[in-house]
Amino acid sequence: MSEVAKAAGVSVMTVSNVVNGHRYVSEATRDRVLDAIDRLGYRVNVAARSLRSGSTGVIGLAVPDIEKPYFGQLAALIIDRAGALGYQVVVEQTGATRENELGALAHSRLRRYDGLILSTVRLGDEDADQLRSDLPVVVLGERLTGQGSVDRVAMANVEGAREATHHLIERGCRRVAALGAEPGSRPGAGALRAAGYRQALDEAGLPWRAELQVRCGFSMADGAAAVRVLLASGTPFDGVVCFTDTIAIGALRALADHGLTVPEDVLVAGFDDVEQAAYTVPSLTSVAPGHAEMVDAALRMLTERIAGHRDADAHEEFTGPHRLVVRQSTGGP
Amino acid sequence: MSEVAKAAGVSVMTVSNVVNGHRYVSEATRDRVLDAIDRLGYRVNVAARSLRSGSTGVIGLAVPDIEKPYFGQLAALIIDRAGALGYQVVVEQTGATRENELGALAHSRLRRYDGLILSTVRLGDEDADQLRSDLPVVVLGERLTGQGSVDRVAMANVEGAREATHHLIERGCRRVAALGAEPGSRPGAGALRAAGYRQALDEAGLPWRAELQVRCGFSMADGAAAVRVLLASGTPFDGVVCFTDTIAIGALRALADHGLTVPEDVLVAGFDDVEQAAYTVPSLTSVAPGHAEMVDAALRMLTERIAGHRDADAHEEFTGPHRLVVRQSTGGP
DNA sequence: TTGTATGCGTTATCAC
DNA sequence: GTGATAACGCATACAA
Repeated sequence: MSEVAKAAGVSVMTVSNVVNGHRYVSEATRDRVLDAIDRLGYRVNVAARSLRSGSTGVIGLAVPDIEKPYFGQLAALIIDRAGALGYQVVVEQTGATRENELGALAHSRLRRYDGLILSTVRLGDEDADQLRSDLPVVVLGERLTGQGSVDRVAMANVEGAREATHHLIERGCRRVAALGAEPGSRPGAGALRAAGYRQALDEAGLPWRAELQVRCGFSMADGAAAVRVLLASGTPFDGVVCFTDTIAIGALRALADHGLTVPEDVLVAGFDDVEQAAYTVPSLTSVAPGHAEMVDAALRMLTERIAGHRDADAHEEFTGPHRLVVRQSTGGP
Repeated sequence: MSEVAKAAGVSVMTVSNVVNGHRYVSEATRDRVLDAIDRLGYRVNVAARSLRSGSTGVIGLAVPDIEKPYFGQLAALIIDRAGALGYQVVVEQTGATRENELGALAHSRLRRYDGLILSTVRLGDEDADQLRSDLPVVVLGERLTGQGSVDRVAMANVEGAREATHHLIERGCRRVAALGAEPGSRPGAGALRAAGYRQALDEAGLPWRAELQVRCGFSMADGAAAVRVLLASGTPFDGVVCFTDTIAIGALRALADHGLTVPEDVLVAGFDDVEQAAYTVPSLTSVAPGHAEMVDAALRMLTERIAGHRDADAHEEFTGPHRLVVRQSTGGP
């Protein structure tokens, strides 16, 4: 920078002002400075700028696994929107372990990030105070605590699952299986969606049956395995509500392996409406959780907090606008 | 840091030495320092450290679109492996535009990154000198220039497509369509895979037919559209080689829509072996390009260059070990 | 409109 | 083993 200043015959401060578009700088000097910058190939040193300004222009995004379509889609959106706001995004993968989710918070305290978007699946009430860090955090996911102690963006898990299940029942299913409720754990997405499933059964006057609710992880392999378990158990079923689309994709695979046709023999619905859902064979009915709106809300909350425009004790909650997208797997077009 | 020093009754230098595990520090003082760090909740300021040390601990990853399964998988691997090496990863999405690919290089000159992994699809020979920046860069993708002017990690595009096509022919196909060759553009993955396709036809003594080669983008929608074009044209075909798995997934969708059964009526093969390929209905035969090996090679090259262990003028090229994975879509298990 | 002085938090160097 | 000092490159505050 000082070299540029020398070359342009001005002080470093003027160079800084030109670079940042600050202050009143005469047209002539600005041109001279810009020319010198160009000639010398000068680039600002972001480390120095960060040190001085106290902010990094980087936000962290912690997700379980960016390879999963749902999180990939989310990350793509966040990176784009954040970029438009002048932020770069560092992606951390937590592998859905509590340890790594806390680790993301710890890293953030390294002041590497101006803020953190944490897609949490394992953090519970006992970790809530960890979130009350000095650093702006927005949690993407389920309710951690009864009271809002953190800005949070969620989706309509209960309602979405309820509608999907209701839809299957409406289409004639009487024995609807549910795939994905996590083993006895804290109330994560799986448990909430399971609650919605049960609500729909209740409303329709159908009995809830333990043998129709299969606990499994959220991967395609898990979904396929769950269906195999179900089939092996001999429990009859005519519909399957999957708590994620990846589970559903695995389920479709396993059903096909066993010679069952969707939707003729069994109806299938998923959750998340990943891009893929429109391209499975048959295409997959799914609950669209309002990704874009969620991302926008999360970034708005985060940037407002970074800018200090928010009360430290007032926390906001946003729930995405969900919508059931009916496709072939439940007899749609 | 100075507060920690004061609290521990030592100098800041000693704190620094403790934090970095440097030098000889007596057991007693280290304990005292660590205790103070803990009590005061001190965290190093990475901005200051970067300013002082000249490195950021961050590498950039520029991909067309992280939402695409292939790149998502790649990113997940890179983030993991880079993390193990002590690097964080900033993901940039270029949207497969030349402008943004060059933009990633420009950003990197902001010295935000210690190095950059650039998954390039649009950069051509005329941009080669841009790559010869002061910053360590590894290109993931096709050959840019005749000579190696940059470290590069590629996959066996020609050979992989040749094997996939050969496999279809071996299974009895006589009219194999190819989906994905990009419109007349520079030699990217599409063109190379198209070359492999043609090689296999030649070797089998089958004629290459223009009407069987459909140019299209790499998305699921593109694949579906391409099949519709093919069917609408009335050109008979008994096999389809898709230049990416996403194209193949779209193709499966469109074939099903038209009442064609895979593999009974048509055989289908893809390229990339994304996780998804094992879960389509029918499951998808695909060319596995050796992702893990490619990622390891790229990170090795990059870290070596960052460490200065590489000759500025000697550039390395690595090609992943490919392998055809046969699944149901070509009559496999 | 432009320049000067100062300090952000760290670490390398060298002296003790 | 430990500490004092300088410097990394930039931007704020204020002076000119």
